[in-house]
Amino acid sequence: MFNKETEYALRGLVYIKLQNLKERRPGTLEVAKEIEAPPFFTAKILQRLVRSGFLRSLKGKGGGFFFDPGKPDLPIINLISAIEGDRSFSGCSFGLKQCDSDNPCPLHEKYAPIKEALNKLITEESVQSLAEKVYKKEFSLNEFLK
Amino acid sequence: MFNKETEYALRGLVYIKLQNLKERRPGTLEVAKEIEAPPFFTAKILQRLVRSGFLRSLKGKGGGFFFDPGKPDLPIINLISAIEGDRSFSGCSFGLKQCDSDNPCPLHEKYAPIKEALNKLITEESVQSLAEKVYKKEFSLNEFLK
DNA sequence: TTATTAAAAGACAAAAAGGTCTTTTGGTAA
DNA sequence: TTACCAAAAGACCTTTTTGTCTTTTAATAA
Ligand code: FES
Ligand code: FES
Repeated sequence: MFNKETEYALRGLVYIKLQNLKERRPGTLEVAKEIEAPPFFTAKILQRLVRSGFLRSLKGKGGGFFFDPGKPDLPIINLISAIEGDRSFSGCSFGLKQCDSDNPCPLHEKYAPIKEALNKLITEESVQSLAEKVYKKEFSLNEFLK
Repeated sequence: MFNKETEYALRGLVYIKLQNLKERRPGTLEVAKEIEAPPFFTAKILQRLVRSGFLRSLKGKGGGFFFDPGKPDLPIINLISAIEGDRSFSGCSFGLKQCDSDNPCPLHEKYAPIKEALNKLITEESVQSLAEKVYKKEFSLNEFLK
């Protein structure tokens, strides 16, 4: 569905937010371990997210990653776009230059509604909303991870 | 959505089927040109499809690619599985080891129905059904291709 | 039976994705 | 003010994906 970097970023940010809710600021090693991602790669990804302004960090003792409390929620469509580019769910499944109901590919009729649902999903859900769900124990963050 | 190889295979096979309907057997160069894919890469992909048994070919003058008239339709899920492996639309969007309603990730609730729709789509549609749609001029094969 | 045609086979290579590691920088706390 | 800690930066590497090209094999037609 998503590529590895997006997947790790998503899981990592949800984990960080979850810890922030508990007044904690996890570091790279902790995040990597909890989301079962490669530690160095996780570090690199988190660094990029800080540079992109999605996340904040503190160096030194007691340091780690955290969300700016003043910022609004981060819809995952923004995250996906930043990492994978705007290819998101705008393109034609068949490879036409653009997905256009006026010049539809043979998959369009059935694919367009699905694409719309996907776009709705990633627009509506945010890192924070996902973390909330995990916090309420309704959903799992890392059980049976790949 | 799909990777390049799958995309070219899909478009290529639909084009070939379309030409077969017109009693023609296109060759690699023609297919590549019509679906706007790299010629050598297209040739390699078609060769693989022949080896996989999805397609047939004839060498020499008047040669080219064609579908075995005796064979049943080819659902595109089979094509996708053969090229990309079974990763298809079985996995968890969040990266959990498996998508399981008993241990759902925070995206599951909204993503599962979408996944189901995708699986329905690729199971129901076949190379032949897609070619039919193009044949009836209802849908476009290569207008505005990437 | 030979020339021609077109696919098959497979080596090679560029680009992108995924991942590792070392060094530097900037904080914290004793 | 020193020792330590943890993120930042960036070089480097591996694997996968995407793509190119040459040589060989097989079919057809003259
Ligand atoms: S035109 Fe192909 S999916 Fe819309
Ligand atoms: S468990 Fe994640 S999509 Fe189903």
